[in-house]
Amino acid sequence: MPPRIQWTEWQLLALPEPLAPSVLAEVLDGGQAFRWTQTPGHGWEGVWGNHIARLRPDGAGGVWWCAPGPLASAVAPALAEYLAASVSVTQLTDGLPWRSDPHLARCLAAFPGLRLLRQPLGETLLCFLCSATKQIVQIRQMVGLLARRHGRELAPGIFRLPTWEELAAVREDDLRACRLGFRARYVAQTARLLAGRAGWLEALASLPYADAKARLRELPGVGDKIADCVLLFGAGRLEAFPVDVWILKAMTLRYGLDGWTPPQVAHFGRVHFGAQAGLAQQYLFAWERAHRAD
DNA sequence: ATCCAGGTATGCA
DNA sequence: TGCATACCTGGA
Repeated sequence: MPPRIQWTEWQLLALPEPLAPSVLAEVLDGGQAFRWTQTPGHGWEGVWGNHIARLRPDGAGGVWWCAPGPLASAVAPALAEYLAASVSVTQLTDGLPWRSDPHLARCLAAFPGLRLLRQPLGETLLCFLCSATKQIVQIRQMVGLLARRHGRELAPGIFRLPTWEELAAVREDDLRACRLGFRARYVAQTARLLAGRAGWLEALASLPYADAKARLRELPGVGDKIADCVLLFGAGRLEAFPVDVWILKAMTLRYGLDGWTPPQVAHFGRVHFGAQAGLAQQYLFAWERAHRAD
């Protein structure tokens, strides 16, 4: 048994709008991030960068947080940044075409307050390289192993993900041992490539969307979809519109785009939804996931 | 058992 | 360009 962690007192998180427990669950465990686990009695426990926090919804729209004592002073601002707490998602969604798009309006109403995370760029790339044809549960398993075996222990029993520099020193076989399968080669090659390009990844965050995406696609294992996910969840580029099987299904089913290819759907999405297309995508995605039976 | 899951790279017409 | 196929792994 690892020594007990001393957690700080629960504190109310300052968010622009209320967040129901189910919507918080969708934010933390709906496919944006893969390092949050539901802990009985304590809400959610998660790790990002060098930070650890617990989050607990109170059922009245409030979200409370706490952190391991020694980390708490750093977690406070980091958590606000991670959750984009200064951003009013109501204000953002108002810029979406819900007035003329009944399905979008329905999605917005179904997940009030659903927001996009601002995750560290490097680990977003790592997580989504692992995501190819995997379900969320499996992705969580893979990155959990990566953290435990190749990351660093931030608090007793809690590990952060390895940095790309650390990953460059890991053999492909050891990545495969973390259940990465064919993704292991992509991670290994990307690590090697990034090792020779200091600051390259961070620099692309400030490039125009199309340039940043083109850069990301130079990395082995990064195609259209993963590049868009990295830009959307790891670089705050809301114009990115990742098209996966769920969105493809949504656009076919709800927008009548039968037979459209993913690039065509992506273009449609960016034109139809505009500058906040990526936010719309998250609502559509949540809707389809909630209705996967039909 | 067989199939498929939040894709991408590669090989052929 | 356009389309099929391989690639790891584990859960349904």
